[in-house]
Amino acid sequence: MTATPTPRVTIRDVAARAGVSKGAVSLAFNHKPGLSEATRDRIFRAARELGWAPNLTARTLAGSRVDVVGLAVCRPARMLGLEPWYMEFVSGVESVLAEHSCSLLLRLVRSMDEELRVQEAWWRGRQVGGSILVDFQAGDPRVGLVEGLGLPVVAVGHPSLTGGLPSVWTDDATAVTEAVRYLAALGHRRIARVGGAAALGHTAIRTAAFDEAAGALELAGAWQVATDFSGDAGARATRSLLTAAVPDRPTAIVYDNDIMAVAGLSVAAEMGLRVPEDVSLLAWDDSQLCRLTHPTLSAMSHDVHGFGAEVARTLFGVITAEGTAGSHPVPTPVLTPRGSTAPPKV
Amino acid sequence: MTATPTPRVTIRDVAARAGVSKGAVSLAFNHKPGLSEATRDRIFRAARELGWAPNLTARTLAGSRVDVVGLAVCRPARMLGLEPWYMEFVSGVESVLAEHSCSLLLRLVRSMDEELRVQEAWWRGRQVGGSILVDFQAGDPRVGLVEGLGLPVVAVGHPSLTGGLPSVWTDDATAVTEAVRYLAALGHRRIARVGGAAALGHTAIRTAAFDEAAGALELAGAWQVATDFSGDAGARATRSLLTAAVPDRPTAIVYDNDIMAVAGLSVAAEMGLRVPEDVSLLAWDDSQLCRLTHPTLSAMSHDVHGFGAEVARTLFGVITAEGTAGSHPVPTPVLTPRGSTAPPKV
DNA sequence: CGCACTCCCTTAACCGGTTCAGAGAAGAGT
DNA sequence: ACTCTTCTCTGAACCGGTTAAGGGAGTGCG
Repeated sequence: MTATPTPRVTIRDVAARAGVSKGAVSLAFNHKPGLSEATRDRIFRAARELGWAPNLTARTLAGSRVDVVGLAVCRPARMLGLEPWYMEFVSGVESVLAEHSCSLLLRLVRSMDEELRVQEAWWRGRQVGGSILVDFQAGDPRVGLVEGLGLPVVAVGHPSLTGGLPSVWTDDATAVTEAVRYLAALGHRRIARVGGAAALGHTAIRTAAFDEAAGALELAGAWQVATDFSGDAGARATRSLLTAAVPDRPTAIVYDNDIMAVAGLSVAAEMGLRVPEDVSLLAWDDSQLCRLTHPTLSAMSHDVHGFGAEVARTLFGVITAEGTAGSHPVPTPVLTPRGSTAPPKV
Repeated sequence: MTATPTPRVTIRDVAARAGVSKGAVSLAFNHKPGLSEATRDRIFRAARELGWAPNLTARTLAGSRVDVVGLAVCRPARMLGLEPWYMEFVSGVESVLAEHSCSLLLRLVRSMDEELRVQEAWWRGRQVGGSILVDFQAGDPRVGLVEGLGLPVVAVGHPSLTGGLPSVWTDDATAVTEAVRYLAALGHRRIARVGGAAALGHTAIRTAAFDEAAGALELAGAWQVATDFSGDAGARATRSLLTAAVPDRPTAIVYDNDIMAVAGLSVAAEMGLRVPEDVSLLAWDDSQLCRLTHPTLSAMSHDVHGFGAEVARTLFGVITAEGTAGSHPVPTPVLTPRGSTAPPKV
């Protein structure tokens, strides 16, 4: 197995073999008019025989489309590994990108500032043809940057956060309301919510919706606590909620992701409380994890993979149609009852 | 906030403003000799004032280094989301890439064939400067491809699988042996292992090591079952292991990842078996998940993030030093006892 | 004074494509 | 027979950098 020194075959070789000019090969490979069928065939045959494919770098430099989509993620590494959401989202994005033989440029950043720098460098350097923006905050500085740059993006987040950018979102407010109503319908009057990072826009939306729903239902008790999405934080929050004496203790807890719900389940067990008899637990996202616990976790369930795919499709729309932005929601998470929710026994 | 039409500033503009030629700017930005300090300063000042940074695409085309590293992952999407290993590995890789302002090109592929095509296209199209190869199988076809192409890579896997490619690996055989010895030392004589995908090389290594360790210790019973790494598969495997009548039922089970161990824990609960009294469970990888269950999961623990970082560092070594390949292992996973392992009561 | 040697910097070719003005050839219309 | 189109295809400029070869100024030395 000797290492061949990589015989780079270029458009020039293909042109020579097909007996045409470089330009003709380019036209053929971009499916542009102006070539006879016969010539087209000869060119493709020559390319196939030589095993040639257009060099994306050169193609990009020459000013045509860029076949790369950027995604900068700003969360601590430790947390990411545990968040099934991201990988599933990425796989959904990928599934659509692959159809367009497009790749995903992934970058983990440590701060909003770094993300701003990365996005700008990517775009000005023609490293990406567009970007997916996630984890919006109120007054997000990316909105201004992106508009100034003219960078095609699709924002993942509610329009109230993404300020005019084309966006795709899940209706978290409605979902939270449904979650609270469901628990109330089971008979719960003291409900708590273990939320995600307070700085994140969608957390704020859920928080507001929870308050409103609790008010509308005139619940006897409604607590909310912000965390960083990590299992540890979820465990701490649960512990502090459940140590209260009975009249002040919630009988149901809604979590902002699966990991924290799993952690909550374990805290309940550790404290000798039965789930769902003593306390009901409701997870969010509904990854496979929810079916691996005992009892299984009821969850607000949605198709994260499909969500990623939809975001990617929308981005292609933005990139090609230039401005025919199609902001739209994806289906609202639906309640999937399992073993961790039941009427309160207390 | 009107959208500026993106004022692309090029090396030519910088050169003009600094009163030098394009070449001079290039020399300065690549820290090459042949320029006076004064000129260098002027150039950098001009670049800063214009907000210019070299265009990576052009730089790549011109034949210099490529600041992108490729990673193609071949596992079903659903599973990926749940495997904390990947995201943590990626974040480790990223942490090193970022230091070199290098990006990660990620691609989920559906088959080995597709991966071969992707890697070849990436390399020939100068899309990547090198690649990270994971999930090796016996007789892996990537070895031949990569050697033929001359693509700089670092393989994640034991040298027996990665055929001469520079590689970084964890000593799974030793770790499995330690796991079995630990359980045996606790008094377990009937031990099972719920392994990962049989096609994967490292699974085979662990399987062989388990057999050997079991033989050496003359265990009364040693079972192994292959799965696809998913929680569901882990649950099924556990269920079938634990339904056996007592003399044929294992008193300890080792899992190939965390997810399956979590699933196993839940199956034990569902079957009315106490952990660790009736059956001990040992997880693998030791993500945060292991501390979120009740009881907490004992695990073979290693630093996946650090592993990723080391792989990235090695890849840079391969790319720059051209052939000074440094195949080496990373620290062997160590046993971290928690609440799911104890002497058998049966 | 002339020559060799440095040191800085410029020039121009090149990387591998895309794009567009325009050249030839073939067919249509008159 | 001649002009006008239409259809194919070519040639050359260009994208934004890198790099090797070379030119001019300044210095050391015989």
